[in-house]
Amino acid sequence: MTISDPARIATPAPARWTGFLLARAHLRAHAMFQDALSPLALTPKSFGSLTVIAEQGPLSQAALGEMLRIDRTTVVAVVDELERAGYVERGRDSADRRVHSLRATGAGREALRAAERIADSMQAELLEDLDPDEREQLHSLLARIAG
Amino acid sequence: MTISDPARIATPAPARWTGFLLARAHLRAHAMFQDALSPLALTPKSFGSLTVIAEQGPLSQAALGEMLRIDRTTVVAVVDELERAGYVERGRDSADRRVHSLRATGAGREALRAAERIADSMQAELLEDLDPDEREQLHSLLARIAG
DNA sequence: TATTGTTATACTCTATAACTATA
DNA sequence: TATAGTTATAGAGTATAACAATA
Repeated sequence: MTISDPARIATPAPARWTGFLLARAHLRAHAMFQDALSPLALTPKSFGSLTVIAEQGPLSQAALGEMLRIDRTTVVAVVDELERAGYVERGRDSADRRVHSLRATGAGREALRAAERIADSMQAELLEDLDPDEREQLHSLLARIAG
Repeated sequence: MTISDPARIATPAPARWTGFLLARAHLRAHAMFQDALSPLALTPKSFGSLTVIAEQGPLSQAALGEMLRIDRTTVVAVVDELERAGYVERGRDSADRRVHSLRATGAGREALRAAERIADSMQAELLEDLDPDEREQLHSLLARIAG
């Protein structure tokens, strides 16, 4: 076997480290979701933001950022994007006029439903080798180390 | 409860989606490893590269890139970094003179041992809430969805 | 013609600093 | 003084295209 033999390429990466397994699984999931959601003008990040705004809105940009661990300057860009697509509106909070109170529009809720259907089928593909118990175990374990 | 009430901030992100859980867990693990390895002039990526080179070297840059799913132009930068630190050497493959055959130096193997000790304690912190069976389950499940 | 490695370049993502308007 | 949001800017990280050397 020479150095450049293709047989060596299949050898798995350092599987002892949780971090590498997480990086690989995340890389794959992210690429799948990004491709699948692009027709709706959504990225994984803006999809997550739209989900939170639709389910928990109205809420401030600061609250959104803390929930999704997104820096407030990045939140501005994400909300700009969602607003440009017509999925989210920036309102004013009557109690605190500094705050932009975010809420999903009708089109935003429609896009979200479509995105969820796509995401469900992506997730089915991602988890195709796992039975329902294993899927639940994976979610539970990930939630416990997510911090 | 007002829009900007801090109590809302603790609410978890869309936990139904594997991708979000993976993103969170990966974000945390990456930050922990990056901080912990920086005194050794290693990043998570160069640590992974050094691991592969030490365990499977000598090997070509192309093989390293395919194993770690790193683009070949990025491999150049990572190997530059490891070579500058004195951890890796670029040799020539006598059978194919296009190939750079990578191997770890003595200093590289020493740094790798030190990095592994640090990574082990980071991993213990990352997985502190999981018992040994659960840690093994998590690794097994992640490996099966990593693609 | 195809592949290995390299460089130059551009693009995405994210964070830092400085600002405004409000509190 | 502190916070919400904004802008400008800079820094990672990564990918694309074009090239030289070799197969």
